[in-house]
Amino acid sequence: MGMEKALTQQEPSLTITQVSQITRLSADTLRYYEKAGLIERVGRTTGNQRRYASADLAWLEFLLRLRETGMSIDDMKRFARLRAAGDTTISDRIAILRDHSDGLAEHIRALQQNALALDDKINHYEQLLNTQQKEVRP
Amino acid sequence: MGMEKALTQQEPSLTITQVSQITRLSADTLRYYEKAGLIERVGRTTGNQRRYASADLAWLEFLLRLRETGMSIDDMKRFARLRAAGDTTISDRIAILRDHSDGLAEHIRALQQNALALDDKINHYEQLLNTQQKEVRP
DNA sequence: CCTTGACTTGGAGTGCACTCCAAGTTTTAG
DNA sequence: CTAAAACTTGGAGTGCACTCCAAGTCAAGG
Repeated sequence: MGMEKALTQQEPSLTITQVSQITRLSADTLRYYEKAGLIERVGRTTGNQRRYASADLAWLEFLLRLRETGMSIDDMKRFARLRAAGDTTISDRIAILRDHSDGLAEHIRALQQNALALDDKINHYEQLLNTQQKEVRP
Repeated sequence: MGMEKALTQQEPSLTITQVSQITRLSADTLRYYEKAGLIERVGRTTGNQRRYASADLAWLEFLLRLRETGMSIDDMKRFARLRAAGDTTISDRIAILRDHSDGLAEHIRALQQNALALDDKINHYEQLLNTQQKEVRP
């Protein structure tokens, strides 16, 4: 039962500025990502201007997630290379994502710890402030 | 009832290498932090070598928490300046910490969101992998 | 057709947070 | 006292992830 490609071949085709607005990545960053190999070369008009398809956008959004969770450009490159290499790399990709996910979980735990300690510090300062006020106006 | 200062005036006095080992900050970074004004000038031996007191260490550990939760050096500087300016700046310091804490909570929420999405992606890949294996060995 | 704004490229420049270096001085173990 | 290890300084260098630039080409509205 191979799925047919689509009913409408009308691909969205967004300009770099539009994609920039959607993803909050600057147009410069979008070009940089492409040059760096994070994105496969996106389609062009006859005049060589970029036109992004919805698949490009979805991939960008996934990259953004990786970036926001602290993955380096280099690691994203590795992942992108595997993706470009096709279906035989899926288990490698899973391995990378699992690894990243584990690190992320650990990172979140550490942040929560630090958040608690910070709030303690704030409480401590608040007590100090209280004491001060009593001393000034006894 | 003012507490007396201490019974033993024997301050710990750690070398830069010892503090480096304890804090996991390189000796270079410790000097950099001092130059940058994150740490007040620490005590020196007659020969001008740094000797850190336990108060210095406690402050460093607090800075580390700020750093690990994503505070910039510049913001840490601001905080350090307030601290150095004395007790009248406590409410300002509270304001900074509250702000930072709020941002941190938000950041943690975003990371958790992303972690969920990542795990979805992993599951998706695992299903793909399953499908592949069935196709190869039907 | 023409103008205005959007887009192209390669490459240089930026900001942050360190990190390294050279040349000299101090501390410490024996 | 001596040799080796640890420390000092000012300043230069690094790596990352963009960000900006110049000079030119292309697209879309009137």
